[in-house]
Amino acid sequence: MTTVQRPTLEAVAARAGVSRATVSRVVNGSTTVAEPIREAVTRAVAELGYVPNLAARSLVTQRTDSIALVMPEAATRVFSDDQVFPGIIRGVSQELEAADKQLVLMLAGSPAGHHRVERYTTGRHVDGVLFASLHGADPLPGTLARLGIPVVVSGRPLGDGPVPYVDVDHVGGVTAAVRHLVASGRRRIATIAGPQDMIAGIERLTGYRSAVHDAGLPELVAVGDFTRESGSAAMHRLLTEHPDLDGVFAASDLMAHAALRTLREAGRRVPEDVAVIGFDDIETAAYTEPPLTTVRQPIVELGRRMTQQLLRLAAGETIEQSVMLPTELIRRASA
Amino acid sequence: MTTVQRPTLEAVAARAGVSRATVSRVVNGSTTVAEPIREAVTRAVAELGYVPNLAARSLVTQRTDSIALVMPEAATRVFSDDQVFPGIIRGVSQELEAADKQLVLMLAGSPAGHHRVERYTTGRHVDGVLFASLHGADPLPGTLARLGIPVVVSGRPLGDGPVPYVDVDHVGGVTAAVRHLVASGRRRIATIAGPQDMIAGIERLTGYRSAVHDAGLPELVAVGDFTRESGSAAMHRLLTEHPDLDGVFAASDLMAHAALRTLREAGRRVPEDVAVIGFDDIETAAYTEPPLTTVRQPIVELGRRMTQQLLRLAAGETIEQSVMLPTELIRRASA
DNA sequence: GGATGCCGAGAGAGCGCTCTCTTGACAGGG
DNA sequence: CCCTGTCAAGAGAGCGCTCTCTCGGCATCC
Repeated sequence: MTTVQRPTLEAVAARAGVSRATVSRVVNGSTTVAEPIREAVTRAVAELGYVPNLAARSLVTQRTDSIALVMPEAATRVFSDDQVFPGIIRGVSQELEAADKQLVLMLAGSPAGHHRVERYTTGRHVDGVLFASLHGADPLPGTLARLGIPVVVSGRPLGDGPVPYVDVDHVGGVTAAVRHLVASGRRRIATIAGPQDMIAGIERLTGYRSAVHDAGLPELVAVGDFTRESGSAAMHRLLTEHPDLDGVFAASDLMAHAALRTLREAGRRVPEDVAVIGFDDIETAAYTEPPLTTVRQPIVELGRRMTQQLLRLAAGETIEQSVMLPTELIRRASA
Repeated sequence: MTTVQRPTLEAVAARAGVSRATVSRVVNGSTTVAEPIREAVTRAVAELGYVPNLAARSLVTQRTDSIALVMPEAATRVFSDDQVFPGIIRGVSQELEAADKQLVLMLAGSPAGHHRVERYTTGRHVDGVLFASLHGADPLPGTLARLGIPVVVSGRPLGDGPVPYVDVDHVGGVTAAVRHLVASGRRRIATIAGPQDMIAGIERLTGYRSAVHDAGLPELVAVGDFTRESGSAAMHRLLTEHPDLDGVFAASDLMAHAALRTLREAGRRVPEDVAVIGFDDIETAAYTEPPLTTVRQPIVELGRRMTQQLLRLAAGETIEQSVMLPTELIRRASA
């Protein structure tokens, strides 16, 4: 491998006829450099193709200019076609690009993976850590916060400490969905809930419960895990237990999609016999049969806001403990 | 921010009563350390919660133990629900985890983003660079290769230099698809092609052309860009220009999905009137109406193999210039 | 018994950068 | 005319680590 020798500050300094310190000043945009000297340095930098060595810089500044985005690698979620994680990645990436920082992506699936994440983040190899959709009560965000390492999580954390978070208005979205069903005359409204170890699953079920309660309707609940498979199974169960149901709110579009098929296979027409509403508004939702009415959540915006909060934290500013993003009911043909 | 003082090698050495060098040896797994000393050091490391400072290590080793994964941020691709990019990320991540290296994700959408990637990668801030699905003839991979920086791209590069790549057998997959259509008696087989500035789009069209040619059938072509929207438009065009078509091969499942709907809206039954085959085998393919027959490509494996190749390259080994992964026809109801 | 070899552990240089401190040049005031 | 203040640029000390080189101790061999 032809590893070309990279020019150092020293080399640039020699070429420009100044000291290392001056080159550093120019490179880092200090204002106390006379114009002719700045120009000479700039020219030398360009001629030599100088690029600062980030390791050396980090060593002295104690900053790394990179942040970690930690995602649970539950294959079914991250890599099924629900677009939550790609959306978050995009939002995060956009904000980081604007701040000229790097994104270190860590998938923490296995216990070993989680340990790796813990080691890496507590080792201060990044300037801050973003967590996407925690399962259960992960103590790591709290630990990091206590160590003084900037952390922001998506979704109100189930764990102990006060960790700043950004979340979408699950309850508001679900309420709008259930009200829409009620308004169209549905009286036996079931829900296919999400996993109850994730805040999104919990809140969407809570929202459903209070909404049907407010309407004086019964609770018909089957729990899934956001995936299509679990959605099919849950829909089957609901049909068996409550054959007279006339409305379904599914806590994810994937589950709603599966429910659509299960209903069709069971001979129910959507929306005539049973109205269906999902949650997420993934791209597929507009292409299901019939097109899916669903609650849209601003996923890219979620990633952006998380990142903004983190960067503020890393800059030493104090930030609000929580940020809530609005959701919106998108009406299509299924309800 | 309470920035706790991290223990250094020096501190561990003092506590264990040995020299810095010995601690370094233990931490890096050298064998030339006597057992009692090794134990003492290990204990001191644990007690102090010592974690090596990677910046300092990088500074002297000239390695960063991280690699960059560059993706074009064409929103429609990366973040629609085709699962190509998430799949690649997962494969890459798995291999890197095994090698204990970090993943730096860079989305290179805008020209500014591309410049940032160029600067970052040529600046040797990572030990190697992976490119996912290049558009057009990007000169960057070739440049990096020439600089002696390990590079592996997905899909045969359209550009100049000889850059190692990993790709799937597009032509084989398409050939199987077309043959399947022919075998079921279809004689007017159209294709909705992918973008012709991407190797996947080009090869799938080439495969279609030679396959229909071999069967003595005419070419009926409309070009899309892999998205559902383009798929609808292309299907409309095909129906207008060739109302007698009885088979469609779409170069992506997303386009096939849209074609399914367009055909239905046009009153054509699938597969009775028109058989449809897609490419990718995304999760949604099993849930379309009717379920989509498609060509599966091993996306996670693609990510893994790219990474394996890159790590070999970075380790100074010589690797084969190209690796080809098999595709497989998945028969469902649409053809 | 003394010279030789080997192996384990310490000393110390330096990776490339930032940043404080010092120096030097010049202007202005007493 | 000298002293002080101001500001730009240089000198130099590390940041925390790895790695070569050296040294010391012990076993081996003649």
